[in-house]
Amino acid sequence: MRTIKDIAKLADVSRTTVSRVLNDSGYVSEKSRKKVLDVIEETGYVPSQHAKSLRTKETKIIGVILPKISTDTSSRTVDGMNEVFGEKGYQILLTSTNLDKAKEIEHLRLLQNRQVDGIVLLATNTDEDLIREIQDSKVPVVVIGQEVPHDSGIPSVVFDDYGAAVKLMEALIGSGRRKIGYVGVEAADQAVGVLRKRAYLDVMERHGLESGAPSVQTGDFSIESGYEAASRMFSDGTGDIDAIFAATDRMGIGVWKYLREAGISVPAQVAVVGIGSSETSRFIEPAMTTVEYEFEAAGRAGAEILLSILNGSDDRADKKILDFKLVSRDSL
Amino acid sequence: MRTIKDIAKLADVSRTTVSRVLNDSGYVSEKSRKKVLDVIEETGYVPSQHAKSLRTKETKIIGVILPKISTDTSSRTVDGMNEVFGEKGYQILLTSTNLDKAKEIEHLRLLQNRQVDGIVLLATNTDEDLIREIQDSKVPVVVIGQEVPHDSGIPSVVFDDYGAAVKLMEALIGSGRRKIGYVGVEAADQAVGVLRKRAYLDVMERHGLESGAPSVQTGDFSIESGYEAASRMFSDGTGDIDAIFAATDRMGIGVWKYLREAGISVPAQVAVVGIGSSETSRFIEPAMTTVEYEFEAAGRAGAEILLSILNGSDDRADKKILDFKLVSRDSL
DNA sequence: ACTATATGTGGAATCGATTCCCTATTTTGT
DNA sequence: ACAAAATAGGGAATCGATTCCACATATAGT
Repeated sequence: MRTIKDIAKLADVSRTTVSRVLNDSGYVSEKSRKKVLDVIEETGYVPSQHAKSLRTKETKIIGVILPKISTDTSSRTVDGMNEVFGEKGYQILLTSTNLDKAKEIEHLRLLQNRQVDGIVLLATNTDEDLIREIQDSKVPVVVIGQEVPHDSGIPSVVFDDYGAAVKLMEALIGSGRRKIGYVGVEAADQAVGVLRKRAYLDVMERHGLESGAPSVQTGDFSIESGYEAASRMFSDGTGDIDAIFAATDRMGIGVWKYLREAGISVPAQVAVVGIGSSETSRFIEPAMTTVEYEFEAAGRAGAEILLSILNGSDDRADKKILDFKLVSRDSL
Repeated sequence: MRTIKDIAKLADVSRTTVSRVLNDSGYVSEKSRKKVLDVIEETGYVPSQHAKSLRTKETKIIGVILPKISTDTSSRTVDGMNEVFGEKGYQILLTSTNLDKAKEIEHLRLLQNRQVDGIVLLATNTDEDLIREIQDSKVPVVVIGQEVPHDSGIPSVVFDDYGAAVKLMEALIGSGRRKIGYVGVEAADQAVGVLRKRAYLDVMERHGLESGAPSVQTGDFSIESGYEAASRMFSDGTGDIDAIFAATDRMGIGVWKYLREAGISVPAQVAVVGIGSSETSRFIEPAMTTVEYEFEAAGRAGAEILLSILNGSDDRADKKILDFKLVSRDSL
């Protein structure tokens, strides 16, 4: 490994001058600059990030905390972030909590010890502990995917979950559906568990429709849980339902599968809609009506907010709400 | 930020002693050790990784190079690696080439400058330049997904692409298919582009079957390209084909879509098979026969090889071949 | 021609750890 | 009781950069 010292010697200047060339700072004559650049070119020298970070306290590394890497949501969001960060010379240090809530806090600490410049958290909850940990963080944190309390001062990027769910519900009702079931997730997840369900309940109420117990079920994001939820809805034999709104596409696919197997025709007897615009939702038959979230955009937005904080632009505590798009297909 | 100096002062010992406690090295009396540990506990002190890395040349960071993050293959493989690395206190620094071949080399260099302890490369090709760059690497590199030359000394993890494709072909022929078309990818990709195709050609030849030009098409991994490829096969009006073997599930789905739209019945008139066992392949109708690769296992295997190299176990140049599983469904 | 000011360069301290080497104190063996 | 070995701990160099400060030289202003 070559060091700045070697380069200085080869170019016959001092380490200071080499550093100046490297960082475009201070005064350097054209002659010296050229000599140094030539030597660097020749030797393929690259400065040590560690030595640099030790002095400057900058690592050019962003920590990213995901619930699980191999999901559409996570990986597409990371793709988006990577685009923005990569351009600015930042790299991504990845950690996954594997859906273990406690680990979110643990990883938040771990990353700070790594002295990352900033952290992006794809959150699955907004527990008080977590919020407090974020506020105590020495490095800036941006939350993606969950609504954080207004007064927390934590910048975030969210999708308009409530709006999307309302739109979907209105579409359902607009097509004449009245007995609409709902498959959601637990309430710890503010975005998916609370907001989407509230939209469902609100719209039902606004239209004077009943949303009784058997028609409101809870799953765990998996296809299987959607299947189970649907089977529970119909198990008491009533089957008094003409549409099912699944909080996520995957659960929606589970629902669809159940209906198929139960010989219930979609959408003639029961309509199915989801949220997420997954690839599979496009190819099942009938193709599922859903809402498209552009996760890449969320990643980009989160990255941009973080960068703007790092650059000291002080329009603090941004909250960016991303748009959605209704994708009308044949399941409704 | 507290430093080792502060801790030394507070515990009333020298920096040396604190470092000894931290690293469990040299002689330290119980008394001193306890004092130091107490102070560390009290202050919540954490040593700077940069200073440490600067001296020790160890970062506990593994660089991972992916063609694209948001694909099933990549994200599941990373999930697997993360499992193993996480356990040993390593973290993952992620980079994506966005399918730009030239960037594989660039990122290989970039990661070395970051002084990562090792690199895992999800390769899409085995060009000479790339192989050379890997061999020149100062840090150990493990390649996943592509066969590297035997004498290159580069450890790798691959799936039995040839075997899987043969098995699929035999199944096709076993069910009475004779006029089998093939949708592959370009030959730069050894695993997908060459091996799977060779298996196709070999099996065809072994059975004395003809594999003429219009029935062998090339796509680019996308669903659309599968669709196009199928349409080309049938465009000359002959349609003299009773099965299509797609080198990947996604292209297979494109093929399936074309057949559907063209009113060709699957599998009665034409069978379709793919490789990859994607989620969508399970839910289309008829569900697609495919081969399941356990990408998580590949990630774990790659991580383990890399760790064993880092730990100096010198059973060098491992090559691990992972098994596959035929998933028989209704498209055949 | 003679100060000001701008430009160019290097010496040396610094960042926060690890580690070699030396000295001092205990413990052990005989 | 005394030499040898084990234990304990500190001083200072080191890793590879950045950056403050001092000094030298060139250019401009009057």
